[in-house]
Amino acid sequence: MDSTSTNDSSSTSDVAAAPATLQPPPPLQRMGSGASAVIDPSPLAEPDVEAESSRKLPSSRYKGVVPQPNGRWGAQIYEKHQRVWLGTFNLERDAAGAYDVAAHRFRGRDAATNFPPLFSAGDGDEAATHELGFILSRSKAEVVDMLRKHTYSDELQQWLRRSPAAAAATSGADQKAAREHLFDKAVTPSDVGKLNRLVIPKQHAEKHFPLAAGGVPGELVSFEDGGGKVWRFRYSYWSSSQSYVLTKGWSRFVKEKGLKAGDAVGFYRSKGSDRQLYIECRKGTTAGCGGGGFLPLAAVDPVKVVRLFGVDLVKAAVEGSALNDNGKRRTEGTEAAAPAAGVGWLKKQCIVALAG
DNA sequence: CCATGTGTTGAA
DNA sequence: TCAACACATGGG
Repeated sequence: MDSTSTNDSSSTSDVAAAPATLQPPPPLQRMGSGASAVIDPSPLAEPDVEAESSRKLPSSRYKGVVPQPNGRWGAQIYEKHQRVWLGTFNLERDAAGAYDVAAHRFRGRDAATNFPPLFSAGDGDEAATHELGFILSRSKAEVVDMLRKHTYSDELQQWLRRSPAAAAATSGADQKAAREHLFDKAVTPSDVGKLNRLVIPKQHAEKHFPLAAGGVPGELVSFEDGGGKVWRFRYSYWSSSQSYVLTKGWSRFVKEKGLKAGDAVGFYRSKGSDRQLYIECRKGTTAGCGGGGFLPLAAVDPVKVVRLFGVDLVKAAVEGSALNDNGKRRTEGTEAAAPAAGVGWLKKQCIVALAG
């Protein structure tokens, strides 16, 4: 695949974007702009210093995207004075999309991105908010790994399939009525220590978590976190200390969430008939919880269309699943002419380069 | 050999 | 923070 020859086949994962209707892609500039530019000289005009294999690499118009010597594109994001490499991509916009994903994971929903408003896609596009939920449900390292391996869109789809509730949970502030807040507790050093237990203030325990009347030794209680993950804790009463505690399973939660003394855990319960319990943690001031911050929960609703920065992933997945076994992975935005734009742009660049 | 991704620097 | 640029280097 010498630089340009890569027509269709390749197609790495894409995080493409082609919000043809909504957000017009960043304006191209290159030679089109000024028009006044003397470009397009006759054949014998001065030779364009940048032949195809020239030195000067074309800089990307996308944030976080850098050209690679081989004509491909790299994506990177900076954090704490250090670069985090997000991988290389055939298509410039794939790299741009990768950056966007990382930006959301590293800097939150308000991060400046290349393509979409993603989150704010209120009504029509809940898929975008679902995607944000997915991103936040993974650690930075996991997100980076998925991007580098070009498995992001696959993982996203899988996640959306098994966690529709979680996905819906990220819908936004419109349905917080779906659950009621029970109480919060600032965890103590011992709550996050090696004791593997969380003491639940008696007052709240007796009000919201009455132990089974029968006096079952220790019942297992399920809680769902902001990422849609279900946690089962053993809930019991320790007569020795006359306290209610969550034991088995608790240390795992502490570890995964990176919970530290002083952080708070909040408990909620669905207002619906399911009375599902929820748990989420909140950091004092530092980064968010390992499993994503707190997310308002909403009613479960089926995921019909899954779009990733403008590309219909579900459809793409179905159409591309056939060739998902060999080396190549991911699919291209088959259907619409979404990819056309990007590819066309790429070709144009090559043509321009060769023309000189 | 070559694509990748790091070292590094200057600009913003 | 960010990207341009050089190039070490490790996988094939």
